[in-house]
Amino acid sequence: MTISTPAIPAATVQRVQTLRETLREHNYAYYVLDDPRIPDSEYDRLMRELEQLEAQYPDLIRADSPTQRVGAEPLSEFIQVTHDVPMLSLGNVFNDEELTAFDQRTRERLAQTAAIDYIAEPKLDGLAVSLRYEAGELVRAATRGDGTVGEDITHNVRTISSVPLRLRGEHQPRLLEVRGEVIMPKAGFQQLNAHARQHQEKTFANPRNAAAGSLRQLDPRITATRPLDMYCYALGLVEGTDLIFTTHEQTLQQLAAWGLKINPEIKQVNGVQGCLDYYHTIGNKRNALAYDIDGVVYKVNRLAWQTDLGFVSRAPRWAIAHKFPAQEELSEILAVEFQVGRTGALTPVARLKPTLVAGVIVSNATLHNMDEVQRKDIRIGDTVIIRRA
DNA sequence: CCCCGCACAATCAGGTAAAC
DNA sequence: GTTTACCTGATTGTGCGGGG
Repeated sequence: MTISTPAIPAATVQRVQTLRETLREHNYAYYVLDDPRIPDSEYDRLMRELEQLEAQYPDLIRADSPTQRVGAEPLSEFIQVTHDVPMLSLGNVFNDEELTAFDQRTRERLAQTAAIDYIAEPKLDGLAVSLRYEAGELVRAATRGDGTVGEDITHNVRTISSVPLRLRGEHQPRLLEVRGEVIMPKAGFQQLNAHARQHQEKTFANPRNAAAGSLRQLDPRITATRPLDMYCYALGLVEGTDLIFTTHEQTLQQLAAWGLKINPEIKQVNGVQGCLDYYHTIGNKRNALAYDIDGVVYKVNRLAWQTDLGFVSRAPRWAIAHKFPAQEELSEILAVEFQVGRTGALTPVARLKPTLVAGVIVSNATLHNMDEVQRKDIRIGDTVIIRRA
């Protein structure tokens, strides 16, 4: 048997390689650094040239080529993946006192009387996603799921321009698992909904749900049209590197050096006062940010201390989310109905005048948590305050 | 010995997409 | 059109352990 392979001119191989490197650099500058270096038209021209060469010589196509972000065919189903390191959630605090108590507990456990350093970052309102790089190449992306088992959404995450298909820089590990948040910027969300309205299609309720829906598409060609972005904020697993990490700050800098997008608002702060200053600074900036956030997160900077503190249930003891106050709107009780649960339990539910609160239309509220005295005061037609984070 | 805070499991709400 | 599954976040009850 003979295998005939079309001869590929050495100059073409070289040109393809150069094009890929150039496109990767411009893609990185544009989407990760938000600092475009060339006009869009020039980028498009280089991309078209690469596409033509790859069409002419399919043997040259590689999965990490800049042309290969959208796969050819939709998936038939989502595959479940087990996370090597569980993806946890975070504890919450809602005011200065609770934050002070968290800091107190933390320092007591560490036997530290002096103020400790935290890394403070905006808490992005999106979906937690885990990326897996093997030998520098993106091989898998998965949703958080229940923290242990999530869904394989590699085909969709590959379409997010700020997610590198190949790592950059030195000291690349054999295996890297990195966590971050996929979000839809506010401007992109508005455009998407404006477009949907023009075509009499249904609109999304808020950017977070739009991002979640976009990542749950079986067809990556649809996801590719959605304005998604991803910021990385933590290391899940790293193997096969000579680097030693001692602080979270250092970890983030290394992730940035590998070409992953890190949120520019992330700062190191000292003690409770530093956390509170940061909280107020970000709170004032909130509307000006390109994306929705629902608070800030503080993480103990020293990794050895993180290890000492360990975990409780599904949350680390070395990090806490500081939530922004709930937003409030007025609504009206239209009716109260009984809901029959699976076990036969009856739950009273208030039907409310649909009201937009914090990006969600609330039309039902459970009354199971009210005592008898409170229930006696409920009347159809009552005006009520809906409070939502 | 009781109270309180904390950890933890379970359930629910609201939203989305896929499968039937 | 209905059902199912999934994501995130809030809220509940329960059990445990430390401090008064």
